[in-house]
Amino acid sequence: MQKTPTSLLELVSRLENLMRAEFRRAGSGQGLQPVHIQSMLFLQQANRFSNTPQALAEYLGLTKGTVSQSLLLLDRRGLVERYQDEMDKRVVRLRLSETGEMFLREANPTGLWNQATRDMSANRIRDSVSLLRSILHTVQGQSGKPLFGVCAACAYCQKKSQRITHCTWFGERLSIPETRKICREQTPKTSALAPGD
Amino acid sequence: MQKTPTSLLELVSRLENLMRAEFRRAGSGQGLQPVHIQSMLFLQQANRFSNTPQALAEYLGLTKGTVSQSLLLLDRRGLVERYQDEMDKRVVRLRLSETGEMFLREANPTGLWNQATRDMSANRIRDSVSLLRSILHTVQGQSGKPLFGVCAACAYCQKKSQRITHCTWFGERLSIPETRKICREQTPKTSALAPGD
DNA sequence: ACATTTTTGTATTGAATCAATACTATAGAT
DNA sequence: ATCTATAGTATTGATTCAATACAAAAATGT
Repeated sequence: MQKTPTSLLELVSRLENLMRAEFRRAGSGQGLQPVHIQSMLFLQQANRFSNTPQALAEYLGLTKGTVSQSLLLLDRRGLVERYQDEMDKRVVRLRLSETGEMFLREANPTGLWNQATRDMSANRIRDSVSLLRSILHTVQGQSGKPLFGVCAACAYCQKKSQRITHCTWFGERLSIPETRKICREQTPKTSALAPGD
Repeated sequence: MQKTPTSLLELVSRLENLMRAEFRRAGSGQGLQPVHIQSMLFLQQANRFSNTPQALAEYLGLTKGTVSQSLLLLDRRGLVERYQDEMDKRVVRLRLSETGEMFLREANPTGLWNQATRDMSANRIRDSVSLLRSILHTVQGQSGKPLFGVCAACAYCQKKSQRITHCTWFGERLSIPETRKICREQTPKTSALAPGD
């Protein structure tokens, strides 16, 4: 029974192992570990509600203490900047520095993946994204973990007009580019769970 | 450009992080790390040409020395058995012990995943498997890494009759269950790369 | 047949991740 | 005001992991 779902996990797992090895290679010049590359890639994508140590820890599935150490290293190397939040002074905000951005461009840890997916049909990719997103939603829900996903696919992301979008969860306006970023509080639209995407 | 492929990587990465956390939970009772769970899951799936430390190292993307340490621990715990190959006495063969099988059944590290995929359409899963398999093939090819995949999808897997299958790479007969296992030398059939699977 | 090289795996050492625990500081609640 | 919850850091110790060196068997070459 259920041979296919297992082999899907197999593939996800194996692909991640390969990418992990690729991240190791990409970071070896700078003495960076795979987890550092993953952290930087997350910060590149995280929206302004999700660029904190806590969110990163939840995203990586690690404890906040562990992540704090990684961030210390990335900070010392000048790859990531940390600054205090104005409203809530317990909160630390994170962002990639110019150096960090440049490092990602040059080391290009996702280059191999991009190359491999370049020639795939956009439709097939969209279908797989839709399926994996559903699985992700279920797994996250069952494990009681926060969700993470792009704003554009979130139920709280309300398009008021052509150019104006609001997040009704945080009650703030979003710019167009922001709706493509990753949020820790994402709640998938019901349509995203249906076969038709 | 290419926002969708990246978000596919995003999903694969995030799913693996979640499963990694799940593996950590599953192994915590026995003091096992995620990598041990991953190793045992591989050994459960690996065919008789691929149940060696070297193959496991390639599969995990780690060095053979590192994997040797993990196997030492799994051996001491009685979860994995190591024995010498008869033909090539350099080679160590690996298999899950009864205890190992039982541990996987009880800790059930993939239970969360199976639950999440239970209600997904078989067609959508098959399509995603097909796509990820293509991506895997390309990534593996470009990084010069060995391939890994199930025999049934391998170009060297020749069905002679209803019940008789031969691997023309190793030149040996395969049993029906064996064709569902994972081989380090898998070479995808060209049809596996086409949209229709 | 014999030396050389390659392949497979192990042992050892040191660096780095990671969790656990304890701690500080701010926010929120009663 | 006090008490509790939340966000983050510091410290400690166990464990992974790579690098290097090593041993044994097989493959190769002359």
